[in-house]
Amino acid sequence: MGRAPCCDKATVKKGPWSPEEDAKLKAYIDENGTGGNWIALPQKIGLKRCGKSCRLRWLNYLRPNIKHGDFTEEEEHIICSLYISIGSRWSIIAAQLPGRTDNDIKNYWNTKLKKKLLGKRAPHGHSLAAADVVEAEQQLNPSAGASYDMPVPGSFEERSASKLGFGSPAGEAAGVASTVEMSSGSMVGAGFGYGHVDELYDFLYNKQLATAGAFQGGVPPLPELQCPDGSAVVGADEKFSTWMASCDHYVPTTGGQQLQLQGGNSMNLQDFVLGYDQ
DNA sequence: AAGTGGCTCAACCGCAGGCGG
DNA sequence: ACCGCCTGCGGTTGAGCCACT
Repeated sequence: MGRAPCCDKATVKKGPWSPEEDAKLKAYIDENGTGGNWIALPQKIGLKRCGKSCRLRWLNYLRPNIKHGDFTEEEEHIICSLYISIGSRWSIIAAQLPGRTDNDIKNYWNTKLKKKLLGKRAPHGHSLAAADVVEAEQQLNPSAGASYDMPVPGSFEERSASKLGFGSPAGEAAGVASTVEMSSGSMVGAGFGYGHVDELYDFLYNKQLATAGAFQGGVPPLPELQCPDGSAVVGADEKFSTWMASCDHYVPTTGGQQLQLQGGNSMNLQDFVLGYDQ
């Protein structure tokens, strides 16, 4: 026998929320809180919605202090840094970006940042990316075509999970600990058996780091932000801020050390990784 | 102006883990 | 120890929008 459904699908409304539904939900929670029971909440308010749907609507849209719209460069930097370190732990990443929801970050990553990181958009003013993509493709998979503009199979996050030991419950706890010791530099390497495009990314990333001697050491290791049980360590916010500041030493946000690219062009590492033209 | 394809993002789905009985 | 309920999370979907032809 399968799992019992969380709600009666025949009577539950699905799809976009109406302003009236939003108002009902918001008014009730503002006054009474969630009561710790999302499943019972829709009946109390008289909404024909699944409890999970109410929770999602509240967390992603109605909750106070939610930020919508464009992400700042700083936010992009944080997302990229954390994704490289811990993979698709959107809730953890969202915890570092006040006002942003995991869903927002996930969407932003999937629709924009991933494309930037995977080199869909060549950095401005040099031909390195295209040439390297062909070279990487040939080196990693000689029988494959050289097209780089392809769907991402498997997942970068599976690769991260594999590297971090997240494949099993026991490995999960160990993985959280090992996460914090992993620098961007240590991300590159072989022998983990992850997907083709992920290897391609690593190859390109490694090549860029090698091109820029100043960045040879990568960014500093991310400090421990999580306990093995997944809760935040004491002072996690402060540790993270300190780490971000130390990253700026290696990855200047403005000016500072520049990557020397083929053809004499230069740009800083963050801009290269994020694909900024300027 | 109409058709088409790509992109965005809100919402859904299913799974895993926590917790209380 | 086991079971069932609930919550939280990450992956996926699809409607609507927009740019291009």
